[in-house]
Amino acid sequence: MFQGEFSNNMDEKGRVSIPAAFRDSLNNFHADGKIIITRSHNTPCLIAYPTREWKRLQAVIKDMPAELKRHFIRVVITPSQEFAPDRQGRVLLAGVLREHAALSRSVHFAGTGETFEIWDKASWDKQLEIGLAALKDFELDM
Amino acid sequence: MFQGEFSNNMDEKGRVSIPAAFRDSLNNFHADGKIIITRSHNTPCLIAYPTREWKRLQAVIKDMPAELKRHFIRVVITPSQEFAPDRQGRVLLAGVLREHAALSRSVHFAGTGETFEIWDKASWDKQLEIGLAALKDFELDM
DNA sequence: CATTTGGTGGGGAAAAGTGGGTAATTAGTC
DNA sequence: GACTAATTACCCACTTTTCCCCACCAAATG
Repeated sequence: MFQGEFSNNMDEKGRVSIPAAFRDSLNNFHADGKIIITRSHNTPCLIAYPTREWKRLQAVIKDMPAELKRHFIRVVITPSQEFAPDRQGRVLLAGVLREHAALSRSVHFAGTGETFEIWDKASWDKQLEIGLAALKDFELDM
Repeated sequence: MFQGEFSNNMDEKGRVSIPAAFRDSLNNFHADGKIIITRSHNTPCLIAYPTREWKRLQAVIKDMPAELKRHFIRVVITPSQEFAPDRQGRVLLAGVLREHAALSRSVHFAGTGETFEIWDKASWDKQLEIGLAALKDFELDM
């Protein structure tokens, strides 16, 4: 389970620490410590999948109609990178990925349950504001 | 059941005691002692859910139409933090949450039945005044 | 008035994050 | 194919934050 928000700094070399809470989730619960990071196909952020979830995604894509499948492969499968964070818990993201999410110094990690998202802090803040505005008048009945 | 109002102070380190009355409710009545604290989506306060209620909320959100769901995930699910209060009954709230509720020193806890809210005392007072004004001319027939 | 319970402050140990240095690998060029 | 340059991986060290525990004070209880 990936839950919570964390901001870490990317250093000169392009390395960012994966929040410890997420690293723990990657190591427990039948996970193997590895993550696959790739583009979000419809959001200016990256998505990190533990191995099992990544396999699920691949299966889903595999069953898509031919053209859609091709697009997904190009956009999502191809740029994906597998990581085992180094001893300090950091990863070095490839240029393509950094650019897609427009990552600068302050990198924001957002847990979403089975996966987590990686945002540039500024983009995240903007996105969040949009969310808050959209929910402003929404009444939640429970 | 969470009822009553309590004000506690947040210390230099950002810790606040959960009122003992609420902690008791968290431990009795088939609860497991844990709370999940997150943003209120339309109010400048935080909401604390015992595990069971949190699951209910997750289920509700899961069944929402795609766009609404996405917003709720960003605003409510992602920033959520799970706590088992320490031996002194305190929790350390993440910055994101503290900011959303604009928490300063005096923190106000308000029981609302199945959950409870966490307010900055000043915001709470203001909100209460608005409530009183709105009900000023309302006659309650029973 | 004594005793318990709840809230608050602070200290110390551990963990997380960050920066930098060096070795190893890769890539590029002659 | 060998040499050089650049990139990447690995390791060490420092700083900051977080967590856990102890101790005190104040209020409530009997």
